[in-house]
Amino acid sequence: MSPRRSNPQTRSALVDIAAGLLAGEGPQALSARRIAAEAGSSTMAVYTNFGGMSGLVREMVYEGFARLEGYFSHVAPTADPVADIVLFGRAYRHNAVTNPHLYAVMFGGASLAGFSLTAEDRQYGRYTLSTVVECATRCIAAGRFRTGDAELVAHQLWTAIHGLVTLELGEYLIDPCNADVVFEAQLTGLMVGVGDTVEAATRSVAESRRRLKTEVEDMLPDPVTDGPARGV
Amino acid sequence: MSPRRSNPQTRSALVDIAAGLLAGEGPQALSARRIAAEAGSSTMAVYTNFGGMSGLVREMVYEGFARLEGYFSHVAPTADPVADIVLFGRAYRHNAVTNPHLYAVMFGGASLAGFSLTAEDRQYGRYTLSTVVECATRCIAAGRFRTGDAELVAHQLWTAIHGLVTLELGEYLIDPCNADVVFEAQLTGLMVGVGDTVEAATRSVAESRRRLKTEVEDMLPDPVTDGPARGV
DNA sequence: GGCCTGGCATAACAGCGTTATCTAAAACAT
DNA sequence: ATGTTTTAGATAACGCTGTTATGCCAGGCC
Repeated sequence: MSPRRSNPQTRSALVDIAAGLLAGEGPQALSARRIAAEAGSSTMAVYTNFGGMSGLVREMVYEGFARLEGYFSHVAPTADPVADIVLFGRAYRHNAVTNPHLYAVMFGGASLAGFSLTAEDRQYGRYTLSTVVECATRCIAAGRFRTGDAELVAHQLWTAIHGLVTLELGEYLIDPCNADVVFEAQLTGLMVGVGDTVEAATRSVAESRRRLKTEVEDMLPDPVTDGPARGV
Repeated sequence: MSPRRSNPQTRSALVDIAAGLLAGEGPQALSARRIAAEAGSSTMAVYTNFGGMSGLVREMVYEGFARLEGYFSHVAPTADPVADIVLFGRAYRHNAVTNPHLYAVMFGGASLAGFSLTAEDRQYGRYTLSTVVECATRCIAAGRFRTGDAELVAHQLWTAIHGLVTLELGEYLIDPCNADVVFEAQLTGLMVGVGDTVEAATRSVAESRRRLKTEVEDMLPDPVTDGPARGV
């Protein structure tokens, strides 16, 4: 005796509208009433489909992680693993700058309508790092890194770039030490810090800058989520 | 023809109560009604004294910057400028971990009741860095750093440690790469990244760890703001 | 001592997330 | 095809939020 099923289009539409609102007008535009109004439904739709605003926000966070992973998946392994790992860093920043509000929610920046990340959410986020860890392993195997702990190296990169991106989005980085300047210096510094030579690191950082546009920036921002009829 | 003056004790009491609420119960406990109730006044007190919740939050942010500067002022210059600058990093993290919610507001992490930092607020925050820039200059003069741009070095340190602290407060850093592990590795890595040798950096990082407790942690958390009668 | 200004209490307003209630539509059983 | 069952989703209310209009009255000046 199966009951009435919820309209799957409603669910997708709600997420899309919410994501659009977050990206377009920021966190304060994200209200159940506003979303429902734009979807032409009532606020109850948010509760039947997601159990509340937190559930809807969580759905967006997961899509944000998927998007980041999408960017990461386009970083092709090459003979220069250091250029590869720096490109991961560039991809990370590109994702954050492209979806600033979503990024803030994903990594604890914005506290949205009482939403807070669960341990599972964080695990999902941390899992995205595994691609970087693998790349760090290749850097170590290639003798470019002094450190033997690939996971630790990945975490050093992650935390450092996350900090830069956070302050960049918070408009804390202005001339002469603007985000671009600090970012480039930091990338080289991080590579040298974990064992690469200044010359080799500089070359790899420059090489990764060349690869950024073709391998990451030109990628479709959303790798087509699996639902049908994503339009309103 | 001067009118009635506002009670200066009310103003201090409101800030103190708000700060206590933020530190003790987090951002969601910060409501005008709650603060007014605990102060034994009405919500209007918030408006006459601060023009709204944003003004009160801004007041707390400024006190947060003052507190950070207080910690920084206790880092004594020594013959090992690299140990000094690393100690600034430790002091920064100590301040953030001691006042996690306030820290989140200060650097754009939490969007509190529609509060957002102004350019002036950020300038205030950035100004705190000047002590670190000065220390970086000494490191360069001592021949420990390759880079010639002290301000850039300070920004690299700042962004990197800010990122670590943010993810630490967001509970993103768990074993085996917990916050302590990543922090120590990052400190050394950062020094090496800007030009120090691995051996010298390791020594200075260890030395700064020794100095942390006496020079920073034992400091009074609040250098007694100038208002009278801070108790409730 | 009276005046006048503005701090603060009261109460209302518009918004929020959430929940109780109810109708009606969808899916299965017959 | 009809009946039964179950829940999606509309409506409206509840308690909360920041904010504001109103009014009282305590205080500093003439």
